[in-house]
Amino acid sequence: MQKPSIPKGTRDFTPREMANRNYIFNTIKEVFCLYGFQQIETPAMENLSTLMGKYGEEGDKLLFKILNSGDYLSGLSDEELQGRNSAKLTSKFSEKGLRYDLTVPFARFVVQHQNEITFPFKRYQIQPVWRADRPQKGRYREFYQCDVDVVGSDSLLNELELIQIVDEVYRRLKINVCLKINNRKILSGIAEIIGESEKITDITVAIDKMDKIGLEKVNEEIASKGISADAIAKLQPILLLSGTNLEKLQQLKVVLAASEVGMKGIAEMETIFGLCDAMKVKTQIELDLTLARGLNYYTGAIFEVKALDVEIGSITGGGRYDNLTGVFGLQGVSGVGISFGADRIYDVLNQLNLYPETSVEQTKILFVSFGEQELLYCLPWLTALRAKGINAEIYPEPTKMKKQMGYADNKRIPFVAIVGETEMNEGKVMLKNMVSGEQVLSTLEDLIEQLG
RNA sequence: GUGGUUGUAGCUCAGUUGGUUAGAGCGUCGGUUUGUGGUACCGAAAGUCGCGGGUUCGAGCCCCGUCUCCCACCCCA
Repeated sequence: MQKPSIPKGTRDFTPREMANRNYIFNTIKEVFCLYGFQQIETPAMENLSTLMGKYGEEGDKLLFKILNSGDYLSGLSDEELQGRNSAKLTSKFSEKGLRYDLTVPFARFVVQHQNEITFPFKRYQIQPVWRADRPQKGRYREFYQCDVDVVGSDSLLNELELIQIVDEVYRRLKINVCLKINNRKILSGIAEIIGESEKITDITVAIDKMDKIGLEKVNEEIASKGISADAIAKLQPILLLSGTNLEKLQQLKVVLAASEVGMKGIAEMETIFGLCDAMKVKTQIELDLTLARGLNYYTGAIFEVKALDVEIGSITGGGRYDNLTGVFGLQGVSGVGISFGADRIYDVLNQLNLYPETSVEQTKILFVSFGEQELLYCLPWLTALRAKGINAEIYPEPTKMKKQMGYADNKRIPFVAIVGETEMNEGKVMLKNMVSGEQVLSTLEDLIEQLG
């Protein structure tokens, strides 16, 4: 028989790995809750009409599409099949797809539930998303995103709080990070000043590659998109900005003086930097004009977080979108949000081995016994310990000690309660510390005190 | 979507110019030990050598195809 396997780009997680992953999810959740965000969930699959066209041309190709139930070819004529036009045929036999991110389904959710929602609406969502990408380092076809968004508020305090959340989450996870920040309005201003407003997407995609391919290649790429030499010349001082964040903004003010939208972006950034400063945000924050982010729905601040000690893509990203719900028919709702890439954070933590010694989920005590009588004797003890919130289990068969102790050892259970005739006669158990090897004849109260 | 790379036991890997019955370590299970795990010693189970075809008296090894893993590009978390 063929060995069973799982699809490309997906992973299984063992109990030990899940304990580590839950540590990440729990940490992120706790911080989200501290800031008043509430959890929602949406279905794994959405109608393709909801998903298509929201992620650009590339994004549409990366959507996993779900075949219609039943005879999905029944509605198709032979001519249509002969035409072999995949794009056209797909819409005929697939009307659902797996979600590509959490933001677009969230926008759909907001529009659909607009009359039940009190604005500003602060929600968080931790669920897997799927992309038909080719897997490689730090890239999976199924991965978890942890999204926090606020919709229905234009205030830049929301941007501040998201930055504080990033600050707090990575402080708790002990990952050193750099928060890169930019503003779509500044990018628009730049396009306006050099007279290529309609080419803004091409320009941002190109300058996003500054780090990777360097100034010269970026200029080549911009030129190849049909942008004039004159405009490229005007772009140069902007690509070469230097100094502190505020110094960069001062230089930009000179260049962008004639652009209303550009100046607005600069003002926003000044406010955000000022707030971060006042609130003593510790994470290193860097204004990075090469940060563009491919998603075209952003309209204001853009964020991206990179781990400093591990070579991996960005581990968190997000930004302000003024009209995400507009495509679903609800105008004038502004939102801002970020997404923590749980699977990349997991990879970072694995590489740096930053997990806490003990997991809250782990069993604290295992009861082992020598016979059927002893098994029954243990049951009330287990109930009592569990009532106190202590994770306790019993080895369900009175087999050899070696086997039972080995079980405790393998599960890294720190305490074992050994029960035989002697202990039963005294109404106690032999409590063994698996690390030190010490053992003490103990009462129930002793156990609760030791483990509680 | 483009290019490169990998595939032998549950895991990590050996395997001679093509030659009998494909090996090791770790892990698993059992025993040494019927009141004690993590150490030690002994033993066992476990492989269609990714899959399909070809060359050959003979293929884990050579050839073709295919799938897969990983990596880079594109794009992204």
